[in-house]
Amino acid sequence: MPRWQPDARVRLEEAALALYEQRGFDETTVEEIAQRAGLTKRTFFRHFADKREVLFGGGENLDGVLVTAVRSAPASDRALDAVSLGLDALAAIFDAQGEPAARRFRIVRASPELWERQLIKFESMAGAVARALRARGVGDPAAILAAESGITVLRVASERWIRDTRSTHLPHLVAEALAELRAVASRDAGVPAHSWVTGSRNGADL
Amino acid sequence: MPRWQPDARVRLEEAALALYEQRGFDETTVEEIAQRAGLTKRTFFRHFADKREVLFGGGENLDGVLVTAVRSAPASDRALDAVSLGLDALAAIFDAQGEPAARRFRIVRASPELWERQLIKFESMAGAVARALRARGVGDPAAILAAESGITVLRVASERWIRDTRSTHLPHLVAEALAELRAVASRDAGVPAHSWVTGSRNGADL
DNA sequence: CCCGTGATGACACTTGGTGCCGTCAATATA
DNA sequence: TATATTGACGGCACCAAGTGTCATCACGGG
Repeated sequence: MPRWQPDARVRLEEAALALYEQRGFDETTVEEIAQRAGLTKRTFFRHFADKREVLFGGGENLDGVLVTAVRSAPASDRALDAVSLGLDALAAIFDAQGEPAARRFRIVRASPELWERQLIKFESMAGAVARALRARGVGDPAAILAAESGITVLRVASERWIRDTRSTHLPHLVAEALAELRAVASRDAGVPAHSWVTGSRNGADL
Repeated sequence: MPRWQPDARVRLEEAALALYEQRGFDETTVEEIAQRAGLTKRTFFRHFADKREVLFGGGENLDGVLVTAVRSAPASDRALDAVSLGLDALAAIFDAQGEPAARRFRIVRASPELWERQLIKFESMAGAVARALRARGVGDPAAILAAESGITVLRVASERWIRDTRSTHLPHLVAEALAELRAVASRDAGVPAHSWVTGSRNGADL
């Protein structure tokens, strides 16, 4: 007969998710989470570095998904095109998870502390993408800007997605946001195609 | 004869800055900061909401600077042009402060916890800019994307700036980064001006 | 049958942060 | 001049997030 029930980690995750959703992150004690999972505070901190991390255990290798997608992009793709492939891959994963992913995202958005953690995660993703771009020969300011912009696109799209996961789909929202970004950043968007030559280019991309 | 020395807040800020720089944020105790300032822990928390906030008291109204600059942009300016004016205003302020501003920024970058706080601040700036853009009639995905991209530009430029505040100037770095962003985001950059019509425009900006 | 190993509990301890009350100079008011 | 009020601080108790350390005990291998 086992001394303890198995899946302690999963039980802790479920307990935390439920409590954070019910009473909010701040109003929930680690003691309560552990108790609900039939464990102790000390055991909680053996499985998760801190109170927030219990919500971020799932997306361990999101950076990896992005990086492989960027790496496998055709060489003819320019920086933002390669990033776009990474975003598609990630968006497909979240979209497949459906409501659970959106639910977690909503909880995170509801608490400033959790949102801080999420911003750090985005930051790490952008860093990974930037490194992947540099490996493709993209210059340094361009690589960071393309990576950060891509993550911004993902964030904006996600924000819309969690408002309605049924009738909208994340990959589509991502594509839309990316098009919007291109329109915003190009000087001649909205007018009949000026065919400007920017002149001040310093050719650091691709 | 005054019961306490004046400028308690300033003394706390200076003590914190020095200690964070010397021994790092995590290895510094609020108790130590207070002691160095000739005060108590309790008094520290009367002046600052938490241990991090002591470094962010200076930049109270940066959002305001951005917003007024965006608001005063000529009506003919498109979204990112208006944002660019805001970035110029902010960059000028930081550049005028010189080394002290860069020093604070370096301390913040050295500690994950402080960096989290900084990301939240960036987030709030982007939100303020987005609202200002909407007030100019910019549509919603475009407003957020232009605002976030602008803040990204500021971040990238700042990152370079703090590596050498003497020979480089922040406004110039900001302008450079913004040009780079436009190049990265436009499809036809790098090639002789294709004069593409994007077709999938949904005209939500300006 | 014994022996490590690994997951857990138990407990003390540090630190960030808050509530509450007392203290006392400065200022206002009678 | 006498008294009330205010405001900034100290002191203390307290809670919650983490951490270090040791004991416990089922399990698997020899």
